[in-house]
Amino acid sequence: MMEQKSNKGQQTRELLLEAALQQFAANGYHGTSMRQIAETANLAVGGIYNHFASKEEILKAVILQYHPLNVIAPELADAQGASFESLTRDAAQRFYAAIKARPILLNIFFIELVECKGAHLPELFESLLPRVSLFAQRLVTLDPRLRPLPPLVVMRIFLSMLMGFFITETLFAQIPGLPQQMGNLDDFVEVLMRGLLLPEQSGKE
Amino acid sequence: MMEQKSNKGQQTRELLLEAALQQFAANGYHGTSMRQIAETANLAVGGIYNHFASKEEILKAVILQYHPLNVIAPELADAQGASFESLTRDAAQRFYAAIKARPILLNIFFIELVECKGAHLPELFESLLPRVSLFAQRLVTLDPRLRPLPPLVVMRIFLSMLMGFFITETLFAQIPGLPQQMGNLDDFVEVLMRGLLLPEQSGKE
DNA sequence: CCTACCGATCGGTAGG
DNA sequence: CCTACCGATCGGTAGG
Repeated sequence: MMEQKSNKGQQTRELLLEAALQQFAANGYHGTSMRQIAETANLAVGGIYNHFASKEEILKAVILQYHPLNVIAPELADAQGASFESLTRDAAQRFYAAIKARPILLNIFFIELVECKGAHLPELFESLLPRVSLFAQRLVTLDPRLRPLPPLVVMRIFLSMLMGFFITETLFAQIPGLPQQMGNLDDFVEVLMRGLLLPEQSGKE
Repeated sequence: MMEQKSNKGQQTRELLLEAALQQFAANGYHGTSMRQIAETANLAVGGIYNHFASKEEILKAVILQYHPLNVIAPELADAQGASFESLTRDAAQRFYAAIKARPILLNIFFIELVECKGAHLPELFESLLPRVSLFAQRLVTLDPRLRPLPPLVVMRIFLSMLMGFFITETLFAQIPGLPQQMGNLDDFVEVLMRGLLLPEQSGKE
């Protein structure tokens, strides 16, 4: 009980962040009003300003907390696997599970690029890069058959493939009458892994 | 001279679309005002409504015309190559050139997903799917070593890889102090092609 | 195609 | 943390 000193304020702040996340993801930053955020959080407009100085500050907090790269980074750090294939598969699975659990996070990614012009990326990457580099290093040293690419390039291709999977999935979800089977994550991961490995030297030349 | 009958109106309309494209890409849909669009096009607010019924109609026209998938589709149709590798490389190069020429088109993609919730995708895909399917068919029938995936799945992986390349490039462009060499398109295309081909059967089993 | 205007809503605040 | 309000700006239109 005594431990919950400033808990109430923190709780309301978290509630506001969740409300803002929902609204921003649904309507974009400029498409969301402070009234909408307040309403979603069951607060009056004025109440918001006890927790955030401005609408922009809310967006900043939402992005630093909910940007998908920030959500995925710890998953990569936790990924397990003794071989290149098993580590890649586990990382991809964790990636998949994290986004599936909150698909709207992808919209935060887009909003940051368009409406913020990437203004928070430097701050975001400051904490991200070390963790991601570590994973890249782990991945790259696991297999001598890997193409001779810098670890961060391998990482970039890994991220591109998975981001592409989710973006195209979002795309296809909104289109009726598409052919049923449009591929699944395993197809992507197989292509990715095979592509990152050098072709076997089957002849002597 | 006589041929230019209704040309003036069409020219102003095009001018407005270009102005709207610039502003939407820079600030998002809700972040752009009719005044800004008018100003960029050197028009008064009221003048816009001689060409478009509403702000939403402008956005719709911008998306149907400038959505990157719509810009890339003809490039894929024009791509040449007698082998799987050469066709893939040519298509990727055309893709690359088209986006490089107008990187802001990517923002239209994002705006459509977030602020329009993909509302224009069905109409967009109606004209896109046949052309893209044709390319996918062409690609898939060129090489028996290809993984046994449906042509549209191959297409999806191709698109994912290239979209991922550009999105990560946009990402990295905004971050100072990144390692210099972060990979180029050729790396992506090599990984993509090798990944799409089945591994060589080097043993007898 | 422009000027001048409409009601509505915006982000934010004073005062309690 | 809410009520009631601020000036500014929004999308859109009437009238010419």
